[in-house]
Amino acid sequence: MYDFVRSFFFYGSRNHLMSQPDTKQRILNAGEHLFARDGYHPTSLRSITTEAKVNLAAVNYHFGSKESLLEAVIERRLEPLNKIRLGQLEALLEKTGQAGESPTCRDVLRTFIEPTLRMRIHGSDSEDFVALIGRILAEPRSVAMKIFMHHMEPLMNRLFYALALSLPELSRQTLFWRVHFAFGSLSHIMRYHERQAMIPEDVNIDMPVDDLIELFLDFATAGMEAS
Amino acid sequence: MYDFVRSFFFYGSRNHLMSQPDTKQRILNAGEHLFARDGYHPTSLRSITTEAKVNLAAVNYHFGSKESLLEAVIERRLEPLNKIRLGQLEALLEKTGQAGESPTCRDVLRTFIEPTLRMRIHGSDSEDFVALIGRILAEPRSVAMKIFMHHMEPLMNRLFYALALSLPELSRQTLFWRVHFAFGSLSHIMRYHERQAMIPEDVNIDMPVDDLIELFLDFATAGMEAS
DNA sequence: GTCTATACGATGATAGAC
DNA sequence: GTCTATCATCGTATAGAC
Repeated sequence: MYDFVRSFFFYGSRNHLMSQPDTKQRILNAGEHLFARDGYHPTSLRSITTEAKVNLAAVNYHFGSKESLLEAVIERRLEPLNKIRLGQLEALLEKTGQAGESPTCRDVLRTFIEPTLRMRIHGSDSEDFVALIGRILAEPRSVAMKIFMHHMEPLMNRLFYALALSLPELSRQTLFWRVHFAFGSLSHIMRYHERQAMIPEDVNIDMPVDDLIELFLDFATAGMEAS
Repeated sequence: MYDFVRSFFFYGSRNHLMSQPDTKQRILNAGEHLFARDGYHPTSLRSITTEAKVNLAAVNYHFGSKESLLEAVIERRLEPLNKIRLGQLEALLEKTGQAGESPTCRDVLRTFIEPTLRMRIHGSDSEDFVALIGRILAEPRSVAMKIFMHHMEPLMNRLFYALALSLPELSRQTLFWRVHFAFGSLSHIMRYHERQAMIPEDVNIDMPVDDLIELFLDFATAGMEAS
């Protein structure tokens, strides 16, 4: 009887088109969550498949390997995010270019930072992703880093170009290092969005994301523009 | 013959005092090197004991566990470093206090940053340690982080106090966040001291440490003092 | 094509005999 | 101190059910 009901709903005429439609997404979600929380290496495929409520072999079937799963987790959100960041940057360059002006450093940084930190809003789908990228940025020579940089290169080149426009008096060398410093800060706050050691009790770590963005832009812009 | 010579030098009258005098140090050095290069989790005890040319069980014998080895690796260099940093900070506070002045933000930051980055000099003993700490700072909720923060707390409190003195117009909240940003930058450059992706070829990554310190202080001070 | 159960070989950290 | 045994857990591979 139960088998009949099950068959009716899940093995009906549309079965060949829809079987277990969300298995891949469930694995991606669990992987994103656990990689972000515990790091790539300490996370086992078994913990991922348990959380996703799928069979252990499903990861290998759908993604090929643990490493390829990580790649898929990164790509799923990084591609759309970079589209947004690049779109805002090009729009800024277009607008200021038509007016015969250079963009301000703050506006250039904003096109990168604002879409990134907005993903971090508590309870959103992409909350974990931000922490994961923060971790990846802190692992030199890792596979994750290679995957990430591969997707970032076009945007980074364009960002560097725009920053050079906004800060024409800086040498290429100095500009590079300051971008490096600013990215260090950003990756740091991408990771630390919950209370932990080093954060005094009277400091509001759950600051509204809009306030945090301005606070960070104050710091980063001043650092970039230092004489 | 060789055995006799060996016995004479290594198994002589002082043997009961000096047996295998450098086993612990060799393990500490190998652990520091591999933890810094590959990260804590991907590094196996076998790879450490192989590099140190000691038996696999020696780690457990001398340190108790892999985790306790990490703790020993951290403590060996962090304690002397913090002594230096705290000493310089107290000297600065003493000097400015006697003159009835507040220390400058740049001078306060310098007491922290300069001894840290000087450890990073290529070829020095403590080169790996800096990269290791950079990695640890990027792992929220890790054991390593707990160990590290335990040793940092007194110095951090004092540093925060000195920074508040140097920037009296900032709210506690803003000051905290800016310190957070600056530490993010610092941990980032602690990790990245070799050429890798994201670094253009015409940028000199092997900048003399004195220049890097000033470059970083320019950025961090401007960011901290932003209006 | 999708999913499950199970097995494999490698490697992890540790404990106990010597 | 060393050597070896042990046992858990890892990522991956495969055979077969649906």
